[in-house]
Amino acid sequence: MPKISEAQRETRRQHILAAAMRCFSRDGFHATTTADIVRESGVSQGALYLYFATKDDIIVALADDRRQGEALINALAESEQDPVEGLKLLLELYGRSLSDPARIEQRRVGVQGWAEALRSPTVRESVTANIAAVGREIESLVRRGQAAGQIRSELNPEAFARTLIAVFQGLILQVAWGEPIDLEAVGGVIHDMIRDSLFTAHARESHP
Amino acid sequence: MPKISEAQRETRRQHILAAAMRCFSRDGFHATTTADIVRESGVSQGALYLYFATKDDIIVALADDRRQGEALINALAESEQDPVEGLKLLLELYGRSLSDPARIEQRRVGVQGWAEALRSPTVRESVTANIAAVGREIESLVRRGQAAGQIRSELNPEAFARTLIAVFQGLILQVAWGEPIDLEAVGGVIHDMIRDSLFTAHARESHP
Amino acid sequence: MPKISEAQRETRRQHILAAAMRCFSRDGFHATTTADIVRESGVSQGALYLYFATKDDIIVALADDRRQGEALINALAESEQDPVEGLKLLLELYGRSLSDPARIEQRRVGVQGWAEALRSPTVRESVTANIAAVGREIESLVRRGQAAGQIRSELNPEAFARTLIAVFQGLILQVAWGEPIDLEAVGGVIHDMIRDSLFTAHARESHP
Amino acid sequence: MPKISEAQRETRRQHILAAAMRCFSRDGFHATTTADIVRESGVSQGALYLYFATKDDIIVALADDRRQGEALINALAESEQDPVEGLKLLLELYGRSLSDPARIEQRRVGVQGWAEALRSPTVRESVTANIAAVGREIESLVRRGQAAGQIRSELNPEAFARTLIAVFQGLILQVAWGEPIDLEAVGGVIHDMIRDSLFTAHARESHP
DNA sequence: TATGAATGAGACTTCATTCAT
DNA sequence: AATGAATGAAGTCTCATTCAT
Repeated sequence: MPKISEAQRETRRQHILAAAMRCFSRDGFHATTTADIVRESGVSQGALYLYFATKDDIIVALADDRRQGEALINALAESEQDPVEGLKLLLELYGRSLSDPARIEQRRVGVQGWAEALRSPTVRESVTANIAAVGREIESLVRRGQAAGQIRSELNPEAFARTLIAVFQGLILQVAWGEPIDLEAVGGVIHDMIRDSLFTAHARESHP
Repeated sequence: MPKISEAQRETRRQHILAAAMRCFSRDGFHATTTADIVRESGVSQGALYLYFATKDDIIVALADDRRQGEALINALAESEQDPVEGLKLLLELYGRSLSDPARIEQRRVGVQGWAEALRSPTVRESVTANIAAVGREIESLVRRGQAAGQIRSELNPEAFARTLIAVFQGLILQVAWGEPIDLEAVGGVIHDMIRDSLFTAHARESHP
Repeated sequence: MPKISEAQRETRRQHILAAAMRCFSRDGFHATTTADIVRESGVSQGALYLYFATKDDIIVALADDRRQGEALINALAESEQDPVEGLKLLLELYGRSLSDPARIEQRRVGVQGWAEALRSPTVRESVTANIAAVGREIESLVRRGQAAGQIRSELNPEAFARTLIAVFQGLILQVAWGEPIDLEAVGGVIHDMIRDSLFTAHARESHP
Repeated sequence: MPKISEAQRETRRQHILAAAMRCFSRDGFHATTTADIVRESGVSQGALYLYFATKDDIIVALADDRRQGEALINALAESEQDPVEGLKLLLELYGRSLSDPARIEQRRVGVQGWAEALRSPTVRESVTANIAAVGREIESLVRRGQAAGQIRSELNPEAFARTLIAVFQGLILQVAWGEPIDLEAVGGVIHDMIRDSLFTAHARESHP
């Protein structure tokens, strides 16, 4: 029988996760020790293991939380009636989050999760599931646009989605590194690229 | 004099680096132990430290070696007389390297280097110097194209370069994860996007 | 709360120190490994580092503990009303400790600390602070004796203190080596030397 | 058949010993690596082992060299016809060497040898043989003085010798530490002490 | 439930010594 | 004789996890 309420338990869990996020953002997953998290969160060494079975569990939990956060964005996009407007909104929201100072830690930890996903199947699943969801979202919007005749039919929705996601992944990386990016200008370039790609009908050249 | 020749020394160094690369690719930097590298390379524990002062040094050396590799590609692109052809070649070479099975390890280790660059100034410098070089290359080609009237003058060369790099970074990531990507189709999308972005003159909408 | 009590902690710390002392006495600081101390004390490898941050810390702690021990003797001497009696007591107590079989380890480790003090500023401070305290004690007694007219005024208190300390240092060394010393006889010589030095008024020859 | 002359060999050996001395003086025996000695002496790693079978051998060789140095002093003292003058000369020579800046290294290494002598029988033999020789020298002078009626017969020659040696050992230690000693004043105190001890006839009190 | 002291495997690195050249 | 690259055992310290209280 649990001696603390489910709500209390969840609050404390989130508290630990937030502390872990700060640590991971600062030092990376591997250079962060459980002692660091304990110090940062104020819980006891033992308590940590009442909420997470292992250190890796914390990593996975953070990846899962991120998924929930982005699911929100997707939901927003989906809610739009007009698929082209939906895509625009998606772009705008992601673009905004790129420059959001409140998400510095999230971006840094995200990049670390990418590396971690190469090794840990659990992390990989969590991370790629997230991205796959965004991808499906974009594909779906493109398909709806194509069905409505708004988007040119030659466009490969899946490839388009992957490309769009790739751009944002690259930008997240560069922003996380603190590179001096003119996000406004980059946003313009992307905007143009996408609009042309979506709407301009032109003879495709063969490409290698 | 029994002193080893410079060539022999370099050969052995590369041998160790190759072994380290295999280990890092498989397990990541932190989960790879010096014992792993010793086992994989066949040298002795002590010999490792005749060639690298520290485990981190090996990481940096790998990043530096990668830089040299990519410098080669850039040189190729620069050699083209026509800047637009140069850009195309650059795209093609990078695109090809994306699907090159011989570079699986390089991509995986590259992603890990991205995460590492968030923490280690040394690694960061090595990694971003590499990318900055590619960026300058692209910018230069764009500027030459603009000067020659081949590329529309409204395009922000720097933002364009960043965006292009971002796409490739994202794709490297996805490929490294083993995502099922239709690189052919993605290449087509990118090709179109870029061509339009470079050449299509159109009224820019304001964007947020 | 399962936190260990301060007393328990101190007990355990002393237990480790005692074990370390036995090891250091036997093998010296550098030839003693942390594994040796672990074996001798029975605590775990990790526990060692719950009580001491580093192996060097153990050395310093031992030096500090010794200081406290000798401070006791000094206090005793100081408590004497008659400074000459105080000096006698000091001599007697130190002399007795020289032949105390229970202090074999202390003497051996002490000598090793002397060597260590040449290199480590921390150890040097700890060791010389100890000796400086004894020196001040002796000087003070001499000065009080001179003020009271008991000790001849030509005697340089500081030089006398240094000399007296030097004798004991040399004897500690010889005893530590297990040299066959007739401490009784040596005590007699010192006793005579000191008494004469303190009381005999005679024309000082010039000396080189 | 040796390919270098015996003289060359000895020269090189001494060269290595001098380098080792500088290293040991600076860092102590254990913190000095053979690589340090190689660097300081300029010989090759392998060459070191052509002259000394092991690192400990170098330590012992240094201790032995010291013995020869001090044997010189003793010979000097022995040469004196008058034993009292001999003792005075001995004191003077030792006192002078105490403040000789050229012997800083010797003193520091000497102290380290004391500690080493606690562990290594070989080093102990070398070090104590040296001191025993000095002791015998002093005893012999005292005995000759007693036989000639110059020195009071109650004096225990052996205990006197040990005490005198102890004083110098302690002073060597203090000087090696860089303590601010007024050697002139200390010399005065010792001079007085010894003279009184040697010549003053007085009723011995019982001492504890 | 909660604590935090304890554990011990294992990581990185050093270094005295050897040996092929 | 001489070189210096190579060896590998061993050292110090860390840290994820457990467990008595």
